[in-house]
Amino acid sequence: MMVESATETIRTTPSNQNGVSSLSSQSDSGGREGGSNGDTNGEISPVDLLHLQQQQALQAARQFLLQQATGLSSPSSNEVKQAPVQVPVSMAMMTPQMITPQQMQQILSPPQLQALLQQQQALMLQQFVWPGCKLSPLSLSLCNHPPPAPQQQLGNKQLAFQQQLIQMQQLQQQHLLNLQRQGLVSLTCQPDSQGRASLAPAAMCPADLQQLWKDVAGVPSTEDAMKHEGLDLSTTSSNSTSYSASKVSPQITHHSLPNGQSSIHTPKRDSSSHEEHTATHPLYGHGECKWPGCEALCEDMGQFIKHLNSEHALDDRSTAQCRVQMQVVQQLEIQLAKESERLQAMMTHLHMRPSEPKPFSQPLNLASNASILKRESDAYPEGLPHPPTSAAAPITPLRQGPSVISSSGLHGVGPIRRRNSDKFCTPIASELAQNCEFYKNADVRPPFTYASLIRHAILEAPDRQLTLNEIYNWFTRMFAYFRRNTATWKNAVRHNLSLHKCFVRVENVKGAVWTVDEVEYQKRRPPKMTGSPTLVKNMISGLGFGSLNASYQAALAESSLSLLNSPTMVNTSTGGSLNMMHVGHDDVSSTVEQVNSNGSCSPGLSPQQYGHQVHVKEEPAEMEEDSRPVSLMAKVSQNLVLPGDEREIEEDLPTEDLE
DNA sequence: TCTTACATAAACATAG
DNA sequence: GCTATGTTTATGTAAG
Repeated sequence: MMVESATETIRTTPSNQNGVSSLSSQSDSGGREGGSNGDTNGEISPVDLLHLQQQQALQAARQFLLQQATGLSSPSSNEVKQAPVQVPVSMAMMTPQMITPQQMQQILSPPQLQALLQQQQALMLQQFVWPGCKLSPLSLSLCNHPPPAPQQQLGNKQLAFQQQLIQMQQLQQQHLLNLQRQGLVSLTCQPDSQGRASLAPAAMCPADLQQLWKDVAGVPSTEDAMKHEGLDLSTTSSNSTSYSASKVSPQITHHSLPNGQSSIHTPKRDSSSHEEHTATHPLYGHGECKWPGCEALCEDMGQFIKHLNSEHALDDRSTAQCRVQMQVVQQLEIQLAKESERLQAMMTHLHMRPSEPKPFSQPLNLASNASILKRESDAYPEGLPHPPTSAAAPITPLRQGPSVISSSGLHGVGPIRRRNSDKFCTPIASELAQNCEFYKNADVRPPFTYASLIRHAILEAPDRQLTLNEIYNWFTRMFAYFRRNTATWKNAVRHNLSLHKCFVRVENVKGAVWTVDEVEYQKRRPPKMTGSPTLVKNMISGLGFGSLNASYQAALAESSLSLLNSPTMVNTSTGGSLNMMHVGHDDVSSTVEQVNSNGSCSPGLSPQQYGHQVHVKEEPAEMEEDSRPVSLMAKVSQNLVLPGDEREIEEDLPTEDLE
């Protein structure tokens, strides 16, 4: 993947960020002030939303133009203001529409992701306003939006929200660009009187972007006459997402220049030799140059390369274009973040409960994007200072969210007493997979229990068994945190191994090894649906929302896992219906492949299969599974559908008929 | 308030 | 005797 190879980073100027925040808040307030029909009945028509968003965009544009009038910033001045927060170029140049939260997490390291999202979160805190409602955030809760009673209604609303968001963004962008065209200037930030900088408040639609590029680049109009050979720009721009993806994102990474210089590029593309350019080029497609605002026709790649090197060499114009493009992309990201947060707030208000237990789940589109941000904000409650994100300070991965350890224990000064229960904890496999390097290098305690970590270590082993020393090594290898205080955590490991029945000691030829009895592990923490009326209630109310609250559904699924593993629960029919359900247990990904052919959910060999001496332990506070309520969860599970998670579900769910 | 899960500490036993 | 390993108990904390 191209973006993965991009290691360069751009620095986001603090003024830039502040400017965005400043302007965003201004634009929002201004937009809402202009809005006249905030719907207090809860029925917000798309027309109203669009209208208000347009006004908001207009207000923001006015602000922008006003600030532009105070003085234009040169590219150099923009470069001077460089901040320590670094975001990979590939990240910055990607439009939000083309990157999913998962991809974001894969591209960015947890600290980078955290820094990025903190920026967005800071912005969104100022944008926490219901679209079309001009009430202040404080009065948001008083706003009489419809109750969440009919679930189908809510589901439709959520869909409508997303559609409205897209429409609003497009309309807003068009309006803004129309204004910007009048005094066509670069989108670089402009410091205001308080030293903050202000940016163009909204992103632009592709068509407007194209026009802007032409203006900035000074592309002669004759070139316009040359194009459109079966490629109508208007039709191209009608698809904003694909257009953005193809035209906006990649160009910054390629500055293959005849003089051998490169501005910002991936090493892969850092070549002036044309031979390295294959038939595909991110800036070349459909026989024309995809450089923003260019669209020059090139018959073949060679001609295109020639054109690229001649017309888009490293000069002030190209540099300015890149810079503008950065700003454009940044604005798109900010805009998406704002709207996502707004959507999240709306869903929250509609009792979709994003503040419920927040296990990790596969994020889903807008809602999921917001949910990540939400988790981030939950980790640092309002009013509390966020932990430092500098490299020197321990950083918690983003997705830790509520499962992150208490701040008091971050430095290991004091014992970390508590972390979230496993059943609501981030799936350890995915967490570790994505934040592996983070935990290896950062002195941060993983938000998992010893038991889960031990289990993960064992299951990760090729033969699903580890000696105690190997478990030790795994801990120290995987987590920088466990490279100190060895006496403490090693004792804890031993304690857990002995205490929990799910860990089975097996006398092997090479000595004693520890294995995992997966059934016992699942039995360890049976769901307490009967004892959690809130969860049950929310579960019921959450039905039918599809991907609306992925975190919540993952929590549900997580809670159901033990039920599913219960002999009284699982049968063929239910297992089949549950194949569509995401199971977000803190599981190892390898567990998925470990479902035995005979249907056992035990990862790897069951202890009995080793044929050696097995020490059976008595689990403390042993819980019997025969009293678990199943009817409710059975119904719930049949209604839970999380797209894209079937594979994991299959892996995690026992297919064995355990009756 | 009670229960449960978890982390931590520590004592003790056993084997190499 | 030392160390690693394994077991058990006690205690405190957090959350439901």
